[in-house]
Amino acid sequence: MKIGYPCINRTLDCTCSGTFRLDSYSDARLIHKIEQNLACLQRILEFNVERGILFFRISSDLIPFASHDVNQLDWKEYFADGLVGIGNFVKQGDIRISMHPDQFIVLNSKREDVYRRSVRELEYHGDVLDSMGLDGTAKVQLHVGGVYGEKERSKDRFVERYLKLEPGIRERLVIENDDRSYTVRDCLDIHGRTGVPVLFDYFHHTLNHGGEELRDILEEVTGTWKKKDGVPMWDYSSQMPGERKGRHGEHLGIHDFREFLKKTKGFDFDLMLEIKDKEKSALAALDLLSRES
DNA sequence: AGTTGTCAAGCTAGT
DNA sequence: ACTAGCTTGACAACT
Repeated sequence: MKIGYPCINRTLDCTCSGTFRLDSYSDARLIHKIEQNLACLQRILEFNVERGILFFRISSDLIPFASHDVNQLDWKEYFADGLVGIGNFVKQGDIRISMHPDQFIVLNSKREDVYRRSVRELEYHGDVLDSMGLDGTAKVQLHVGGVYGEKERSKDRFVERYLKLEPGIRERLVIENDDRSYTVRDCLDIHGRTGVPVLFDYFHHTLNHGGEELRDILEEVTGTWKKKDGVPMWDYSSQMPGERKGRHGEHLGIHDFREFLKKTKGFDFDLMLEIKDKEKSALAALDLLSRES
């Protein structure tokens, strides 16, 4: 099992998701920002490897305005060496990588313009991982999207559009259950019609599920990942105590985490900790695992 | 140096 | 009707 955290390292004094305002766009500014982001990504990965953190989610802002019309720079070509360099470091260090397009990417949107932009943005995510030379185990995780008051039709629209994606991105895409709309069961249904692997989000599942037995549904989820997809990825987060339901916690709750490990014993997965304090929780989780095994 | 309004983009549910 | 929340606040103009 690999443990990871998303996008940001709070210990280091750099970010790999730096961006700027559209109003102040220039190619020079873009190039400068990408240089900073790539340099920081390298530092974060080194920090992680030194401490045994072998799973990391790369921010969608690595290349600012990547799929926006304003950006006409051939960044894949311009930064080819830097991207390959990071990819080599990832492979050497046996690091697992994921990306998670943000909430504006809605493949099943009823709006054609949103659908079109979403495809472009998905292709961008695939391009980053391709440019690093990573294999199909590096995944792009996405929620199913909007419901629009008619879930079955909205699922159908997801399936149709998924099947029309370029093979390159289709091989990286995985779908994730969310906290209010699409359950793991919905995702498994879509898997049955497309073959897309299902990324299990434990926290979302506790908030939004159909009452099925956890271990039964985990067996099904595990079966959606083929050898070429790698070990199943799962997301885990803690509830912010006292805050509204679904709000993410500041720290890893050790008691709850131990319970989670007990309930899921025997399953093989790589775990992304979606917790505000990032690498600190990842280190706490690794520490717990090493002491209990 | 610190504060604050705003940022490319969608959708849902709670108030 | 408005807004918080989402995988991650942070940029940039102001005082």
